[in-house]
Amino acid sequence: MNIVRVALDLPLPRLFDYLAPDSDESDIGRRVTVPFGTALRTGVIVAIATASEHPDGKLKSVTAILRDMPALPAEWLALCEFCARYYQTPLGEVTSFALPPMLRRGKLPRIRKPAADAAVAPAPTVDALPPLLPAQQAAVEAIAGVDGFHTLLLHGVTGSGKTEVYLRAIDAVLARGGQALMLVPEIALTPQLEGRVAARFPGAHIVCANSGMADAARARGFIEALTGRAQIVLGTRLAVFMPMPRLQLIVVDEEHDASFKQQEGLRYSARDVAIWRAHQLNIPIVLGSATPSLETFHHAGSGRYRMLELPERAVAEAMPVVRIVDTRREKLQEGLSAALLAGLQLRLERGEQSLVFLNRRGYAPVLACPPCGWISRCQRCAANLVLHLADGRLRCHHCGFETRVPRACPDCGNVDLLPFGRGTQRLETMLVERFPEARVLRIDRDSASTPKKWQALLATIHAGEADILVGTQMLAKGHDFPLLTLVGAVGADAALFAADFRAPERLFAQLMQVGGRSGRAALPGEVLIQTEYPDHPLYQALVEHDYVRFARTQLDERRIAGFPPFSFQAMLRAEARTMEQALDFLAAARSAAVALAAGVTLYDPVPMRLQRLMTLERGQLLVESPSRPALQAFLAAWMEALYALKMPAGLRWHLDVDPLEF
DNA sequence: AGCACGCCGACT
DNA sequence: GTCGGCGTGCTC
Repeated sequence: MNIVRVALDLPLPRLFDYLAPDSDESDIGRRVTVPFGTALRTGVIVAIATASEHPDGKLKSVTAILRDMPALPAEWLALCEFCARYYQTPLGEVTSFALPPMLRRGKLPRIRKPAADAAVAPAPTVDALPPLLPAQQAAVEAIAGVDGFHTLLLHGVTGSGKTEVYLRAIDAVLARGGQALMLVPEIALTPQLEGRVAARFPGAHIVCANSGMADAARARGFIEALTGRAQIVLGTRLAVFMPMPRLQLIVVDEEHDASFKQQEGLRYSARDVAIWRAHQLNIPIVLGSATPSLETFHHAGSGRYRMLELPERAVAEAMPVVRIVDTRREKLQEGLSAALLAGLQLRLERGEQSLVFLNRRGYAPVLACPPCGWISRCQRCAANLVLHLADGRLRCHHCGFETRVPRACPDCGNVDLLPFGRGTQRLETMLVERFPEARVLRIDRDSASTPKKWQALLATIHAGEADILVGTQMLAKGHDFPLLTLVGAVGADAALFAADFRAPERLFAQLMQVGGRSGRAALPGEVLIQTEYPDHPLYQALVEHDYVRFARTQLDERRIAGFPPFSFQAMLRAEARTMEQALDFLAAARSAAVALAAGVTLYDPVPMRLQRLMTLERGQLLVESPSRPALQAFLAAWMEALYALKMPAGLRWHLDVDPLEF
């Protein structure tokens, strides 16, 4: 009797067997509807068997094998199996996540009538393309010369021409009849990139994949990738799961970007999964960045990855001049130094644009009543409510709770409540007063809350209808502002001494990226960084545009501290009604781990940095090993023990492998 | 995760 | 006497 083994979307680390008399090997990789408990569910057939471990006679029969689209290929299943193993997640949860929601539910999109593919416009010939700089040429040749699996790090600053290198490499793949996959950090960047790729490959079939797409479009793209009709797939992290039978090249742009790591559900790193996939398929993968993650840089240094350098800006512009503004001795005006104010004034006079970068939205991080000590706190989280004066509200940036700004202190009735600290709204207000003739534009998640508003803001900037921009990191990525010649970074120091050991790495990348916005056309750019630590090596390295020196000192520190990439980590997190419950569970989990933890360090359970979120108390337990296989073996055994552990009601836990957040 | 079964409080 | 609270146990 034929039996199918089915991966179902359940938090249970096992497969479910069903009778399926009319099934055969060709059904592996097909979706299937099965009776489960009282309901019907859709899963994926991952194997065919003739016998089951499950007590015979207790097997139910499959309701229907969905043969309405090609089966998912073995490589795709192997990719999901790898993720299930590596991230300690049940296979059914992985396959379910990797499928577009519509296919997951057992449905199919309406298939568009086949486009007139026959009338394909030819791609531009090589001599019609922009000429390559020697370094770009060398990079293109290096990628073309790779035989089989190799990870290449394309290291080059903003404007050094990384995208052109990707496009040439993709061109070569298309010429061989292959498929190429390109991952980018953010949804906001895909339309822009899609435009450029489509213009470059007018006849090519390009498919996008990101979570913002309509259900049917995403499912359609998935099927087009699966059938091989799509030649190029462009997308955010989830695109790494697109089935592509003729995949020959993977590109991960801005590989250092934290958004490649999913922070909920299946906590995968799309960059790492992409590397595994390239290895599986024996094809090259190109990681691009101006500020590679230290993990990647380390591997490039050890020779495991090949480093390709793009040293100068391709468009023959000088790099922006970076200056450090020492604010220790100075009386700042609403947080801005005399040097920055003078710089803004100068750009105004010249009719150029400036950007003040502050990575904190709202008017002020907290509202307080000095006489009685009341401060605006979230009821549900261990966090302050941020003052948003523009719409008269107090908001929790963690859970979304909001309320009107009180007229008087809720505790003592005092009407003189004071905002403490500074956000983008407050800077905007100050700049409007200080430069009444200037058109000040604030760009943050509040002012650019929808794609439409964001596009409108971008259009205003490009039309030269703004003089001073005030913005968060939203502005740092991907966009060219030809009139922008000054970037001032305010409040950067906060990240310098943060508890998270990756904070300096992120700060460096962020400042490098936002600094790269200035001076991209004929106008030279200037970057002013306000700090109370002008001698900090991080800032010194920025002045010299010396990522490599910064990365080396960081790596030295990591080596001494035994942090990644010199160790491998996993974080067990728990949330419960009380912190005691959460920490008790983690302590029990730790006890269960002791006997299994050969070559693995178990730390003590501690409250998370944001202790309470949405009324749930949260704790975490870090485990670490110098050996990835040792850590993996431990995690597998540990999870088995944890599934057997009895859980108090209301307690939830998850494991985060290679965590980025601490 | 659902969803059923199961044994104890305040309503017609 | 019933509706319903959510504790625990199972799902091929």
